[in-house]
Formats: sequence, structure tokens, C-alpha cells
Amino acid sequence: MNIRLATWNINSARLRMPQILRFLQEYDVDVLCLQEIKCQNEQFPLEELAAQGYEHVELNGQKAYHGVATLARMPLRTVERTVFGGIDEARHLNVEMPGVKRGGKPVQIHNFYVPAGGDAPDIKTNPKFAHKLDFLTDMATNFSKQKDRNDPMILVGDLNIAPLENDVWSHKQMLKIVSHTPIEVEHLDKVAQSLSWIDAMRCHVPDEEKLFTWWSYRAKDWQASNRGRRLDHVWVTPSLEGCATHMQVVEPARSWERPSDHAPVIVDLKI
DNA sequence: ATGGTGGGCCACCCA
Repeated sequence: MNIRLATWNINSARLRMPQILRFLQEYDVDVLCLQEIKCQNEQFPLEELAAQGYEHVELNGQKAYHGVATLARMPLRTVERTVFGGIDEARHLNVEMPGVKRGGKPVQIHNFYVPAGGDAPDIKTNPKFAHKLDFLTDMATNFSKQKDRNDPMILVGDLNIAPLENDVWSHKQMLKIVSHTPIEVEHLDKVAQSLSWIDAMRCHVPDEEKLFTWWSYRAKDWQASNRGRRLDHVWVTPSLEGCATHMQVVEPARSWERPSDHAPVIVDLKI
């Protein structure tokens, strides 16, 4: 069974519906995980998606900020919406695909929006940075205690960390910038180690090559300056190792009218 | 060192 899965920080689902519909159609996506939907569940535009064949939508929304959604052509079932890091915000949604199994178990998809962490990389002066690290610590603990690395799971989303040197435009100039500080990378590494998660994007692009998914709105010409970061990720547990047969960052979407500042990431899975 | 651009919502918060 071949499944095309995508993740996209959409920066307002309601405002960006034309781009969402265009993306689903042009790229023939089966499952789309959205972050920063910025609306309550009741406000999410279900009808337009159903009309285009995406009849299955699971939500964890909230008013104005954050919020994640997972939508698909095939049935989905919400397993859990978990609060990490002690602050009750809509930043996680775990769904399973009852019709998509590996080793007799339905494949689960964790959709994450990790806190951005504010400006100063200092837990003493910046509560947002402390929250980000707490969130990551909680993720690692929760996975270790509650989950089994032998289960087929996919983790996608905006993790707001670019861990590798070539996940940012300038490693040296980014070392003290939130999203690329060593302490954040250490915390993210612990999350990855908790269930031996595999970085499915880097399986397709060598560590020596630049790979970005986000470009700031503040650049005059995002392509010319190309000061990007890889903030969005796709991980799989060991039982799905090698299942991601193809990966692409859909950079053209960053140039569409009224774009999100994130580009979608697509993986093709053979399950 | 600073400000640059967006979205939600109606005074600012957040990215």
C-alpha cells in the first residue's frame, strides 16, 4: 500500500484554504498534517475538504493560536491529544489509520507543533524558552514510558528546531539563535532517542547538503537571500524504516499567493 | 544594534 503523507505549518487554516486545496490537488496527497490552524474545531472548514475527497478530519484546535489538524482520504481515529510541557495548548494530535497496518497494528501519526521558544535562548529570563525545553523533555519521557518502539508510528510537524549544521543557512551565525542552539538540539536528540526515531527526511538528503522548510516573511526576496531553516520534520519508528521511498520539500508553495512561511514536506510511504 | 513581515483579533499577543 502506497500512501502520500504531507506536513505543513499553514499559519491560519481558514485564510489559507485556497492554498491547502491547491496543494492537495496538485500533489495528490492522501494524508495532510497541518500545524498552526489558528482556529477552534467548530471553525475549521470541513465542507470544502470533504468536497475534494478529504472526508476524514481529526482536530485539536484552539482560539487564535496554535492548533493542529490531520485530514485524509481514508478513515482516521484520534488516539489522543496530549498536553506536553505543563501548559494547556493545542500542540499535539495522535491519530491512527485503522485500514493501514504493519505487523497487524494500525499505523499511528503524531502531529506536533512544538513551541517556538521566543527570542532569548535563556530559561531564566525567557519563560517561552523554558516552556520549549520542558515540552521536549516531556515528549521524551512520555514516549519512553507510554509507547513501544516496535509499534509502527510516524511523527511529523513543526518541531521549531533545525538540528544539523546544514539545516540552517549559517551554522556559525545561528548558534545563539533560538531554533539552532546546542541545548535545543540536545533536547531534540533525546526525543529522537526515546523510541529510536529515524529522520526520514535526512535519509533522502545527505547531512552535507542544505535542506530548509521555512523562510522568514521578513526577507525582501526569500529565494535570493535563502536564509532558511529546516524546522519541519518527518520521523518514523524502526518498524517503518525504509518505508519512506520518496521525500520532497515543496518549495514552489512558498511562492504562491499569500503563502505560509513554511513549505510543505511530502513523503511517500510503502506500507 | 535594529527592524524588517505576517496572522488573529480589536489591545496587543505570537511567530
